[in-house]
Amino acid sequence: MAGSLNKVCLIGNLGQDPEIRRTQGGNAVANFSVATSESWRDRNTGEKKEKTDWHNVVVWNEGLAKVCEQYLRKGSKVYIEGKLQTRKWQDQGGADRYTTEVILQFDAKLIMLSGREDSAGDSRRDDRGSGRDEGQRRGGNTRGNDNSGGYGGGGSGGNFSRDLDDDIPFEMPWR
Amino acid sequence: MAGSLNKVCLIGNLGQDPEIRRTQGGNAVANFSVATSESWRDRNTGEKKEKTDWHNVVVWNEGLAKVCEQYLRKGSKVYIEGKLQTRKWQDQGGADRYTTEVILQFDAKLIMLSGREDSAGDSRRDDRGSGRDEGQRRGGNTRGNDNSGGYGGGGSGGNFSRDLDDDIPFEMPWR
Amino acid sequence: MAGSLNKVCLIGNLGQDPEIRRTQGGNAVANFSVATSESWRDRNTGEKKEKTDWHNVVVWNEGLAKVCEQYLRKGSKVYIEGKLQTRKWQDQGGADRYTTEVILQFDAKLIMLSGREDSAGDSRRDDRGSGRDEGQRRGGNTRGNDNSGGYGGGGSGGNFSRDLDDDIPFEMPWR
Amino acid sequence: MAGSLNKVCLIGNLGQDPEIRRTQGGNAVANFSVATSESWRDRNTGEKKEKTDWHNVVVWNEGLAKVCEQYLRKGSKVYIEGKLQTRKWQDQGGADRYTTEVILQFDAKLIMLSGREDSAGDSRRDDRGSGRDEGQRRGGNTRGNDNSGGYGGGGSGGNFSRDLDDDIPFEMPWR
DNA sequence: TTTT
DNA sequence: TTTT
Repeated sequence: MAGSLNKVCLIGNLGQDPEIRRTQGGNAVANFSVATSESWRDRNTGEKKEKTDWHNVVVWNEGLAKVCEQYLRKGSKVYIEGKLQTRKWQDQGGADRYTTEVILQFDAKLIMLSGREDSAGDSRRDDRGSGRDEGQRRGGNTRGNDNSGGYGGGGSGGNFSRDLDDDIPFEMPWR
Repeated sequence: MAGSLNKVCLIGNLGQDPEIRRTQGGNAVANFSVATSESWRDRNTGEKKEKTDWHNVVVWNEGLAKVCEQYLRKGSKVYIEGKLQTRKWQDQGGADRYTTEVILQFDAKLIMLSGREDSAGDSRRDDRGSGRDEGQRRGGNTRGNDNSGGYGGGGSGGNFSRDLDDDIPFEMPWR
Repeated sequence: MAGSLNKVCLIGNLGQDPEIRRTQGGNAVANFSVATSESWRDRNTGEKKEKTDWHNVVVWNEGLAKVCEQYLRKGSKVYIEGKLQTRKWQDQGGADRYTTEVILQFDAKLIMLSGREDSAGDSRRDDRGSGRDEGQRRGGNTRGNDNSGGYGGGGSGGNFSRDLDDDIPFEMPWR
Repeated sequence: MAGSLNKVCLIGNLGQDPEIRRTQGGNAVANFSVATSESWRDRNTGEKKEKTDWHNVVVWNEGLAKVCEQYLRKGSKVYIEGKLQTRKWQDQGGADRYTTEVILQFDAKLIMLSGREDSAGDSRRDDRGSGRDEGQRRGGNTRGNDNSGGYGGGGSGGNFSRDLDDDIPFEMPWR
C-alpha cells in the first residue's frame, strides 16, 4: 500500500549487551531489548505505580549494527527510531506463533544518550558476563570510528556519516 | 524509569470495522488492526515487491474509542499515535504467550484521513457482514458529534475537543 | 553535536501549488506552505475557536521535489517529515532577518493523503492561475511513474522506490 | 481544520539557562533555545562538516515550565516534543516580522537526558551569570518534586505525574 | 494561502 | 483483514 507510515520511537535502556549475529551473506545484525516505563499515581489509593515495557529491537542495518556492537552495553540509554514488524514462526509443537519487533533497517535512527563512559570505546571494557560470544565481537572492531553519538541509517559500508550532497547548498540561490 | 519515550506512529488502513467492548466499569474500548506496507524493487530481479504489516490497535480511551466506533470502518485510513505494549497471557495448554499491541490511551492521537464518505456518520451505513455484535454498536451513538477529523486524547466525557486554557494567550505579553 | 534529533511531522493542506525551482546544478527544489490547525472550545464563553498555523516547506531532494511537482496541488493533504531549519538573510535595509522552514532533504518523508483525483496525474488539470512557470513543469514529467502515494527520501535519480537490499531477508535465519 | 498534525521532536542541548516569566494570570512560562546539529563528510574534499541549528522553545505549560526552571540548565540535554508556531510582531519601524518557535503546551513532552548532576536539584548550583532574574526563580521552587526525568504535559497543578485512570486496567477482562 |  |  502506497502512502503508509510505520514508525516507532523509543527512548530507553538496554536490558543486556547487544547480541551480534551474521547473516549468511556476512552482514551484521544486532539484537537487544529496550525498556521504557511510565509512572503515575493511583487515583484512589494515591500510591505511586510504575509499569515497564520491554521492546525487542533488531538492527538489520550493517552500519548501525556495528555501532551497536561497538558502543552499546547493558544499561545504555538510546533513542531509537525504527518500524514495527510482526514475524510468524512455529513453536516446537508446530503451532503458529508471532513475535513483534522494532526493526531498524532503512530510515532508521539510533542515538546514544549515555555518556561515552557507559559504552565501549575500546575492547578493554569490563565484561559483565553476558555470555555473548566475545570472539565474534572482537573480530572486526579494531578500526577506529570517531563518529560517536548519532547515526542515521547510512550506507552499508564503513562510513556511517550521511554524506550529504554537496550540490545542495544550505542557502537558496534565487532568494 | 523516568525519562523514557514509547511512541508508535502509523498511517494505514483498517482491516475490518473496529470492535467495541465495554469494561466492567462501562468504559468503551475499541480494537482494530491497521495495515501498513512498503514496496521496493528487487535489486537483482528488478521485480516489484511489497510487504504488508498488520498492527493490532487497542483504544483504551473513552473519547477516542467512541470516535472509532462512530467514524471508522473497514478500509478507513487513519493516522494513529500511541504506545507499544506487550501483554502476557496463557494459551489453552497453559503456556506463556505474548501479544504486542499499539495502545491509544493517554497522549494518544487519532486522525481520520479518509473522507467522511468512507466513514459512518449515521447508522444507515451498509453492513458488510463483519459478524460484529451490531446491537452493541447501535446502542449509544445517536447523539450528534460534529467534531470530525482530528482528536487528541481528550477527556473521557463527551467533549472531545481539547479545551485549551484561556488563560494561556497565543501572544506573549512581555515581548 | 553528535547525538541530536531534529524532526518535524506535519499533516496538513497545501496553501497553493508547489513552486519548483532549479539550482544552478540543475537539481529540482520544491517550495510550498502547509496549513495545520487546532480547534478548541473557549472555557469561559463556550464558543468554538480555531487557530491555523502555516509552515514553509522546502524540498531539497531531487526525487521528492519531482513528486511534489507532479502530484501536489493547492489543497492537497500531505504527511510530511523533515527537519527544522532557520536561515539568516538581509532585508533591503541590510538588517538581519531570519526565516524558519521545514526542510525535506535526507531521511525526509512525504505521503500524499489526498485521493489521486485531487492531485495532478496528467497535465490536463485545471490551472488555477498560480502564475507558476508551466513550461518548466510540463518539461520533464512525461515519463510514467506508477509509484503513487508514499515516498521515502530515495535517491536523486528517477527511481523513487527505496531499493531495499535483497541480501537482507525478512526472516532471521538463525532463529 | 480538523485532522491535522503539528509535531516537532528535538534532542539537543540548551544554549543557556531557561528564562522563566510569569503571565499576568500568574502562570509560569519558560523560554530557552536548543541546539541540534548534523555532521557529514564533504563528497568532494572529504573534509568533515558540521551544521548547528538553534530552535527557540517556549513552554506554555505551568507544570512543564516549573520542571524547566528547576532542572534544566545551560548545556542540559533534552528530548522535546511540541508544536511549530510562527508569531507575528512589529519591529521598531512598524514592519511585520515573524518568529517561529517550538511551543510546548498540550500534548507536549520533555524528557531530561542529562544526568541529574548537570541539572539543578537544589538552589545551590553555581550561577553561570546568565543575567536571569534570580529573585524570580528562587521564588517558588522550594517544594520538593522527586519526579525526575520524563514529564508528560500534565495538569497545571503541582502534580506532574499523569494520573492514569485506575478504571483502565492493563489487562483486558474479556480476553 | 489550505481544509473541515 | 486493508489499501494502491
